[in-house]
Amino acid sequence: MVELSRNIPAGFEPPYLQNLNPAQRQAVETVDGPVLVLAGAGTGKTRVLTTRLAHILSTRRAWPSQVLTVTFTNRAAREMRERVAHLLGTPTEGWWMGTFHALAARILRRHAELVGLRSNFSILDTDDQIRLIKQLIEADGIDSKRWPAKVLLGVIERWKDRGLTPAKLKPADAGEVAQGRMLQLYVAYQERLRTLNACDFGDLLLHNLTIFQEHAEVLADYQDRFRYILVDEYQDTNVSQYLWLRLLAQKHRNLCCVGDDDQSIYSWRGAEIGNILRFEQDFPGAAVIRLEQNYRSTSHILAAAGGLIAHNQGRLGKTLFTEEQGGDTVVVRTVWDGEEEARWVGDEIETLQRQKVPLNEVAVLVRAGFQMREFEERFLTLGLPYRVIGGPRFYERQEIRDAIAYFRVVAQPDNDLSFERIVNTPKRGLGDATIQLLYQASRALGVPLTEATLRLIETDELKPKPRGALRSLMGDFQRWRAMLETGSHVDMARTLLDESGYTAMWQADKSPEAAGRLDNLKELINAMEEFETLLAFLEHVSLVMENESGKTGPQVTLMTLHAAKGLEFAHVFLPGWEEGVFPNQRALDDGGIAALEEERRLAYVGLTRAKRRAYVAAAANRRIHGQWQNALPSRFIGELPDANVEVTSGTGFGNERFADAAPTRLWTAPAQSGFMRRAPVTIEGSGYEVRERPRPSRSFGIGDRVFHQKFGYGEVRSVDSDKLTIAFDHSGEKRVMDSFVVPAAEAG
DNA sequence: TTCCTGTTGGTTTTT
DNA sequence: CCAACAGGAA
Repeated sequence: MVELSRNIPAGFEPPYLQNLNPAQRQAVETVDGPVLVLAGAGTGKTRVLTTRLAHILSTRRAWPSQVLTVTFTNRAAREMRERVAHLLGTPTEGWWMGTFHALAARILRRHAELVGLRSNFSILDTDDQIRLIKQLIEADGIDSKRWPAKVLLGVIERWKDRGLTPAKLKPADAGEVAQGRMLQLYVAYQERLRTLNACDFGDLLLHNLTIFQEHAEVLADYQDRFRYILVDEYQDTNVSQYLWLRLLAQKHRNLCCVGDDDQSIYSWRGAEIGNILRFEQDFPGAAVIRLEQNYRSTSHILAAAGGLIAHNQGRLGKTLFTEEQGGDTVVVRTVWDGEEEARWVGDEIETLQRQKVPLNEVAVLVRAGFQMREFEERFLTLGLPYRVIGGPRFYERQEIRDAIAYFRVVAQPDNDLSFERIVNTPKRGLGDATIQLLYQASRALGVPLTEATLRLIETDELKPKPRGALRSLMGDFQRWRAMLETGSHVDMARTLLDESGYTAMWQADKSPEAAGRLDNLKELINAMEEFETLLAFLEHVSLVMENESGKTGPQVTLMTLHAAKGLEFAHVFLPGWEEGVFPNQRALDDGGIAALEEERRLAYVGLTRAKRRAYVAAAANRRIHGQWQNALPSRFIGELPDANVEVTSGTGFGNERFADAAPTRLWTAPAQSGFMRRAPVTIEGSGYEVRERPRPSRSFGIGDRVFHQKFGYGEVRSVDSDKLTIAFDHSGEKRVMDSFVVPAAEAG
């Protein structure tokens, strides 16, 4: 432990510096000026960050209040706090250490009025955002079929990720999106947020930028304050986060960013890998330090991952090494179909279990959620305990959001979105017509919905039934508010859920999840106890509340590759390494070579999660969207160096190394490969060309007798370009692709 | 207003 | 195949 007050005499080596390797040590001790630490997977980056912070503080270069430490996830922030507290033996409360969003929110609360908000503004969740956009789409007469709210919200979010306020955009920037009215929509959205005294996640950063740009004195204050800035996972920053850091670091220029360009996998969420690639240009004179000694994986795993990632062009370049030689080669297994894949994984895990490997050291990492079902089913039949990471987060669950919405209306009566959410939940016989009326009144009077409702129930505008329901609801809210004055917010919350009929609603629900929902509500109430006030709790919920499953017995972890970043397991299974699945065809279609490289980074992340063994699998056949498709092994399999893999084969697959096939071989799909349906993509310079599968030249007409592998004989009922509706003799009517059937005469 | 049925489309989601 | 949603009937 290090004492903050200790003066370190020259030549004295503080204990926290011992046990660092030379690169780590350099990263810790290069405190002044811009520093980029390129930290490969498993090279001790968190250790470097925490030690560096400890070093800055214990050498008295800055007070804790003068250091800004930024992470992406709450998990990382918490881990950092814990480790620093442990290292220094000091509590870290009040330090500027947290996620980009939490820190930006903290700053924004202090200066909210500068962007037209009050300091108690609320932070919208995705669901609120969608509902808000839907209202605007409807008001604007935009075709909501062609332009779904989710898509348009995505456009706004990407703009915000890039630091673009409406003022910085021209109508043409959105092209044809939303019938050319995208920018208008953005303006309306921001206006609406302001009247709601609310902002979304993107705004937390964006409003910070606006404040810094328009109020030099505010910016100067923070620039003075933050003598040292430490940033984790820099490869995942978006443009607005980059701008935020750059502004804050401008005065002291002591910005240290830690990251790994090879693990940048969130570009689709606005992360800008260019931030890390351009660091040296952005911050001239920057020191670049590479952490390349890996303490996690065996040499085979590292070499396999290294060989794979070497196929990427746009990278800064690192070569990981380990002192731990030997270990097992990466197992590549080709299997017949998804079921066999799950069976194989299950069997291997049982073997590990017999070898006394604890199950929480085992993970199955998939590219996409739909791949999980097969494994769950298999684990269930085997009785293998497992957990799925990445379902809806705790505060995203319907019942939690409903409850929170109730609390919000109590605490912030002008929160229209929350009010709208619960006004008819549980059902109170208030439909669209009534809600519309409330909105009309609210707009006409220029007051929030609750206020408008209060006034409307005194008139005859409403039919008696809705009027009575609303009157009683408003009375309830007044009573709950009064409770908050006199009693604890926890008691109020309990009473509210009870009296509103919300608990009763789920008790009456006979669906299997209802019981879990009631448990979640109890958990929510428990969580409230740790907060002094309802408002403090609400802030916690919107920014940091996490999915605590509670029970942590030894279980296999099942999750997406994205969710696995930053984690490690002794044994890692990587199923579904097939062209189309991984790399994902859709990503390739709309992202080209850049997307392919990101998919490859994802594969790299997957492999480097493994400490002892990595198992890759590819299935020749897979049922996707109910259709059987056959697939080729992922090109990533071919990119693993021969020396570090061992290919085995299950039933129905030859033992050949698909990897060795020429590119054309990889790309010449058997007649029925379904992965090639989308528009052709040419990946420049790679020699790869994805061709549309040649259509069978025959066409079918209504009344034709046909044969289908799976459904047997049938008669064509209708034709819709390449899709046929066929009345099968034994399977009923189905829609199938024309390429999956042959004329009945040719069958057999 | 609610409930049911047919249609549609289905990658990843740190905050 | 199956979940989400829109649009029509009770």
